Amino acid sequence: LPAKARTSNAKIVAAARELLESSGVEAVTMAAVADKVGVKAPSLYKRIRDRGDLLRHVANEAALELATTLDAAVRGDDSAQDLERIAMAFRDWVHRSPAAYALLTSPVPETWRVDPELNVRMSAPIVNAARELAGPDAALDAARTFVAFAHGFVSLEGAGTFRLGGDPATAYRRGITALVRTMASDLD
Amino acid sequence: LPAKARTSNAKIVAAARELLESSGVEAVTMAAVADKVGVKAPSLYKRIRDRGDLLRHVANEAALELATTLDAAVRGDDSAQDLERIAMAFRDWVHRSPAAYALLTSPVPETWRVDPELNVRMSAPIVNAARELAGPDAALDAARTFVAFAHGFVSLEGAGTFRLGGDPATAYRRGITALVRTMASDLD
DNA sequence: ACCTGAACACCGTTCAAGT
DNA sequence: ACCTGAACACCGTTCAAGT
Repeated sequence: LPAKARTSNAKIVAAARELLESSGVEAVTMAAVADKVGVKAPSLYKRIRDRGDLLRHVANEAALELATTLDAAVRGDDSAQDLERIAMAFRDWVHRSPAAYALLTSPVPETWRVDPELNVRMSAPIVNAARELAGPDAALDAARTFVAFAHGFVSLEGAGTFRLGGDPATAYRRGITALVRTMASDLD
Repeated sequence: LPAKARTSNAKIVAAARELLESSGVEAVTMAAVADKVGVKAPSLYKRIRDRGDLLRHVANEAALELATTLDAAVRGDDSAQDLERIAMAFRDWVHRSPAAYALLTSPVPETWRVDPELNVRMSAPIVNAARELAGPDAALDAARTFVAFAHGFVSLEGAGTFRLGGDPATAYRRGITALVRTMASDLD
């Protein structure tokens, strides 16, 4: 009568994320996830509240990964270059996990939103570098502008709205460079 | 045996858009839309292919409206000020139709995508002003940067990811001003 | 303790039958 | 010509019954 667990929270979330990235959100179905972990759909409800909760877990996992990636991009020697490195690492990560990023940034009912602490961890390296570069007073606005541009660029890129021609990679780099230059001059 | 039409394509799209804005995408249900126009769900299929097609029509309508709004914001006297006016008109429109804007910019299967011509009309006023301000060579990159920032800002704002404190309106205006200044200096 | 089949509600879509 | 009820497939979710 013991009945050992045949799956785990981690496996379920991993399965959901694979489905998300390979076939889109609408493919992360309770039945499909259950199947991937070798169980039937109703069993999932022993570990998660509902489908929204499952997607929130996936978003949280992705957010943690992204935060770690951005952190790893800073060297601490030159804040301007750190910001450019963060920007590139950011775009690379989004290219690797486009569906997860879309999920992470899609407007979602309050209950399913990603852990606020993770939002802080994601923006921390940017805010830190911005503070060094633009001073404490301008740091917040500068970081916000940086994030807005980077997010806007990659999400338009991902939505395929960017068919104006030209190379997106250099357009991105140029935009970031211009922004960083502006942030630095705010200090004067 | 004539059987006059009890509804119309325009009424159906309008009903869908109202539902979208008042209750979110998941509330624009075939049954709910049909009910709003005084008909049963199966009748909708006489006019639209499927739900995706209906949402595409809504997105097209919204895109046309947004394009018109941006057009109305340009005065033609000063390209830098025109860009700032466009930016403000853009944010105001998004605040008025947040769900339609999210729909408009959400990554969607090829078949449901908004009319490419409307994408051109939406970006035209921006590209024109950018050309005047930054010169023909830099215009495209400048417009792209402008759009990326504006889109990124309003969508982060809409997703509630911007809880860093401070006033979003002035942060937005500052960011736009800085961008426009950079665009102008590209000319040198 | 964990799992499952059966059942229910809800939604998109089709189609034969009505006028 | 346009409309509808009935039916089907699909999906999320619950729950009683199995081990």
